[in-house]
Amino acid sequence: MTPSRRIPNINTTPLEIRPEFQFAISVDCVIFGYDDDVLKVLLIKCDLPEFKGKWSLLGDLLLPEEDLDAASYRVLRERTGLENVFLEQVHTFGDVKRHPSGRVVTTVYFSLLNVRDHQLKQLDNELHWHPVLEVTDMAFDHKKILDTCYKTLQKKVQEEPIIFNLMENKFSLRELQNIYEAILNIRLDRRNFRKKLFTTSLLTDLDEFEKDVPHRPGKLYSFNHERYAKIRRKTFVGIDF
Amino acid sequence: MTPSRRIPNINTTPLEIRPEFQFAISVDCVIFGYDDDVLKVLLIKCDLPEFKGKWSLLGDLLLPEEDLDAASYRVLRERTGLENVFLEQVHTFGDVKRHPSGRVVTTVYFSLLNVRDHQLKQLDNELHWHPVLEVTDMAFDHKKILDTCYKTLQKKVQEEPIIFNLMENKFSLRELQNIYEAILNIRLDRRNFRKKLFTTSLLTDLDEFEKDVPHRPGKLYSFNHERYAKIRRKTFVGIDF
DNA sequence: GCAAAAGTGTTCACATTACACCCATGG
DNA sequence: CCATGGGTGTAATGTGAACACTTTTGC
Repeated sequence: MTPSRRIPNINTTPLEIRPEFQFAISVDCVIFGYDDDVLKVLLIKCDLPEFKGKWSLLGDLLLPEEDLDAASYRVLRERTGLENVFLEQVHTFGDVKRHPSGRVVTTVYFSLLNVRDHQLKQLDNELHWHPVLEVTDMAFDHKKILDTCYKTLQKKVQEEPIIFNLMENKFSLRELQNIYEAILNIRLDRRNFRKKLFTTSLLTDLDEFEKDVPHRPGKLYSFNHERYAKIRRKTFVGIDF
Repeated sequence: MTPSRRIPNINTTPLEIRPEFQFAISVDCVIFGYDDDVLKVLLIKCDLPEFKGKWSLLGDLLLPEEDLDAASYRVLRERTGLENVFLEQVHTFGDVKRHPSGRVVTTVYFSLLNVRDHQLKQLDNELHWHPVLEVTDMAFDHKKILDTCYKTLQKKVQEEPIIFNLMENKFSLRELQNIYEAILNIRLDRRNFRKKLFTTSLLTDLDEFEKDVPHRPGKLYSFNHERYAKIRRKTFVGIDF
């Protein structure tokens, strides 16, 4: 019921920003990987007395002269040693009491990486890959954050070819299908899956085959990024709810 | 290349949050309305010397004891007098230099409301509805923010029945189609549109008709929220990119 | 009776689903 | 030769797109 006349405002009026209106900001990274036929998430042990022994996401405080996106890349780099990895903002969590040390608003990013690339750098005992479906309680509001990011991932793998970030450059269709099934937590028909993927014309047939498998080796493919850049839909139209 | 061993961290170690690691946080609301056959956005004149006379979003600083979502509801309430309006977080913008008064990280929400409900409260001369497609330059990074929210809106109206937030309770199919066309900025086939909407079985036929139109009056419908709550898809599956 | 929009069905192309058998390899 | 997954095609069904004429009202 406040009348809207002339409310002083950060967007309309030069305003001195006083200390009591300042907050800590963190970024948290939900880092997904695929290993052992299971979708996993990279977590770290929490030492805060309130959450002793629980697992938490990888995050850090935003630095004074650092863009928000840059902070998330920094966390990812510091923890995995990897650069040029898929990383995208998901949501910001800003409840007053979400962090016991004080008010911390956190912007959450999710990342997809190939576990094989990362293994070399995984020196820290406190860092572990956890099957996403088996993670139960976590420190802070991190379970809620993980759930949000998992849903975002499930939605997004169906809309954009981001799943290839989880895989080796060369893969068989079975591997690709396995990852979809692990992420979506459903079973897909093998023939229809292959047909569908081929009609995208985004797979390059490498004329190579799997090795050392105890059955008929599957053909290997790679994802054709150049072609996707060309043919990707600009705007999709179709009301559907 | 930083090794990942034992980096002190907001999530793992109790950490005193020092003032130099604190920032102003704002919320900005991108408030969409539909009027005069055009999708509009509610903007306010900016008085900062750097952006004299430019238009900006409605926003304010986060308060110390206020949840982030609550802040966005407060801004919406203060500016429109409306409660219980569709409001959803979109993205957080945190570049170092995005605000000339200092470091301000902003979390952006988008809102859909019925312009008719709002008109009674619109007392402030500095507040105006602008056709979304005609907004060019804005203060701060607000044009980028508006573009992001507009794209989110375009995507989301196709996935969820949020468009009804922009409309009167009773509407004709022509009005509904007009709003879709205005938002998506395309033309839709009238027969196919009607067919599609009827097959959702989410429209209640009110057995009433438009009045005072200079042509054959159309039937009026309302959106069946209860039914949608029941039949809404939990998980959609269909790889498509 | 004219202007303006409401209301209505069919056809075609394409996408999705369900479903079963033979093949190539390692052991 | 056996176990394991690789590779393949078709029929039925459902969905999206294109398209034109009659009806009802206000003026």
